[in-house]
Amino acid sequence: MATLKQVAAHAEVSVQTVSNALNAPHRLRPDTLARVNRSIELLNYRPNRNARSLRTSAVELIGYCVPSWPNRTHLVMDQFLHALCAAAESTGRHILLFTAPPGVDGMSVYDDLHARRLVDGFVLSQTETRDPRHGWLKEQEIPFVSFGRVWKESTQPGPWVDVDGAAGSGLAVRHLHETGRRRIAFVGWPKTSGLAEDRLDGWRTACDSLGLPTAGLSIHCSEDTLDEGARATAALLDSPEPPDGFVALSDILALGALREVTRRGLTPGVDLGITGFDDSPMAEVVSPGLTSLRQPMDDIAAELITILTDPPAGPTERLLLPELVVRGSTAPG
Amino acid sequence: MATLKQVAAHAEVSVQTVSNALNAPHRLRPDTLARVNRSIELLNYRPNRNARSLRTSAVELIGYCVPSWPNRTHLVMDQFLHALCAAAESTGRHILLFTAPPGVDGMSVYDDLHARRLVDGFVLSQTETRDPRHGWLKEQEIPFVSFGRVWKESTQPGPWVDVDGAAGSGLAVRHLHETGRRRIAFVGWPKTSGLAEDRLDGWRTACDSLGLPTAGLSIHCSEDTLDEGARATAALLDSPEPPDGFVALSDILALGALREVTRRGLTPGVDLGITGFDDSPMAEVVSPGLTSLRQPMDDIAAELITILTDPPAGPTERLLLPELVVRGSTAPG
DNA sequence: CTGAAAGCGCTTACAG
DNA sequence: CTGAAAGCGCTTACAG
Repeated sequence: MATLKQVAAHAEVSVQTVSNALNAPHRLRPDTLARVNRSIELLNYRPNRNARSLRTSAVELIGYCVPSWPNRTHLVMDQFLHALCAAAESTGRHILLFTAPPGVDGMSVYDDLHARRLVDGFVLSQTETRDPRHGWLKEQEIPFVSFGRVWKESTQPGPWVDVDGAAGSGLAVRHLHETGRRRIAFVGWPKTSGLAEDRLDGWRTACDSLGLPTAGLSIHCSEDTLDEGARATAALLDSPEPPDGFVALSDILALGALREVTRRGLTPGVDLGITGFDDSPMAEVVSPGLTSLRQPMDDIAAELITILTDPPAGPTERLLLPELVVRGSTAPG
Repeated sequence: MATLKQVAAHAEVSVQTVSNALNAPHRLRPDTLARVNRSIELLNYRPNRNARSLRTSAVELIGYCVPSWPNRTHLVMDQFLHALCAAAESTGRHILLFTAPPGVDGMSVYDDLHARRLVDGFVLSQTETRDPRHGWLKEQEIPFVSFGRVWKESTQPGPWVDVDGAAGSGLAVRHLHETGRRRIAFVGWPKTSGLAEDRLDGWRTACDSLGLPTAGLSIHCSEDTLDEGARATAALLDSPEPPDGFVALSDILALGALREVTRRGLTPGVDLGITGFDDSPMAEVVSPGLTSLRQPMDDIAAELITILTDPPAGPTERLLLPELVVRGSTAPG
């Protein structure tokens, strides 16, 4: 393994000049630079990151806590991680994975990783109502950025990136309306979740603005399972004025709706339309395919990394729009 | 941020003694150790990992390439990552995530991460037939361990851990037999995949040893989708002697079988039994629940980390048994 | 534009 | 059992 010293000797310059060739090439005369680069190439030199980090006290590593399984909502975690990695790499950084107990109990792990200089900062996700991590990190002056808002807090500590769930519901409602649906229902979770409330509000607002009814058309599931989605759908279909469109708060609930509808001999995409949320891997693999709201993972990841590593002046809060991926559950073909 | 030097000054010993207190406490007199520890506590000292790594040239970081999405078989990736992290942490290590092009094109990324001393070694997964990475890493003498065998190779370079797919099929077949099934079919992929062949062989062997028929009872799907699983199941059910048990090569195919069976008015778990593979999150969330073969992720991760970081003498090849998680698709209730 | 020197914070033989 | 010294491989002012 070649070192800076060896490259310097080979190129007949000082180590400082080799370092400059790597980190500030404009400071070298072109011929010197070329000579140094030839030596680097020849010796297959790769700078030792630990030495660099020791000197600069930046490790170019970003900590991310892997959500503890089981946690049903993580069907898209691999997409998120891949996007996050790619975004980090585009700035020469990498993701360091770790586990920690949820809530404030896990903060010593964050503290430790930062104090030992294993990471420069953190990306938080799985943000929960009254999540204590944000305030704690802010107080310790440990750099971080959050994927997801801490709901119900008036002001959230630190920068965040999130997807606009209300706008997502709006997209779904308008798409169902454009494909001929006139009674569009919402299949959700209890209101206690900020995320659920956000998506529910979006549905109501969109229906109102299109002059569509909402009364008696929203229903709450107690669990995020196929059965609950099917049960809720059955209840809606059995009502005196059954809906012809269903905006489900999750892909799982939407799959339940799909099952119930099919069971009754109705054809999704023809007789009625169903949409889900998050465009999980299952949405593509069922038949008919499930129309769903995709989170723009690449954009989310890019924003997170930028905010963390190269914070812009001004407010660092980004609300991104989801994208409706249309499949057979709302459109025949 | 306190340093070793400051702790030494505070405890009135040399830096070497503080270092020993941390790394070889048995070398200190109990009272000295206690005094040093008190200073460490008081100053909230945390050793700088970069300095340590520079000196020892070990970073205690293990590289893992996040599979590029879309790749349908990764429904259980979050389980794997969580287990891998936890196993690494139990030895004081962490996982560094990165992306790389598949196959030999990506090897420069592996090489770079190792040469720059960002990682000590790698855990490989998503192993493919004739996977070139293993041989390449072995040749470069870069430490690694593989989750999954390189199929069809007579001898595989380097250590590996894998799950015994044939044994898994055997478990499924015997469970179906015990619950009264007498014609047990296999719903699989084309033989070209080593994994598929392994699981298919296990089914055949188990049926043979129980005196169950296999002729005309195995069928191949061209894709890993619900539709294909349903189509294959329909074909089997339409045959002159339809099966009453289905061992599906994946959870997705099994879900397709479940759909087709239900569509025909048959009750899974009562009229016939269906099993899947890998116990993906979907298996628990459908109704009836899908009986499936769980990969022992914690054991797999522990073996991988042990082999990589503390290689035992002798052969480092571990074949672990999957565990059958019984749900409603094979057992009523 | 180039180089000699100091130092980042540890650990590792080695001497006492 | 404890300590003085060297050195891991870089980068950063600073001087020339």
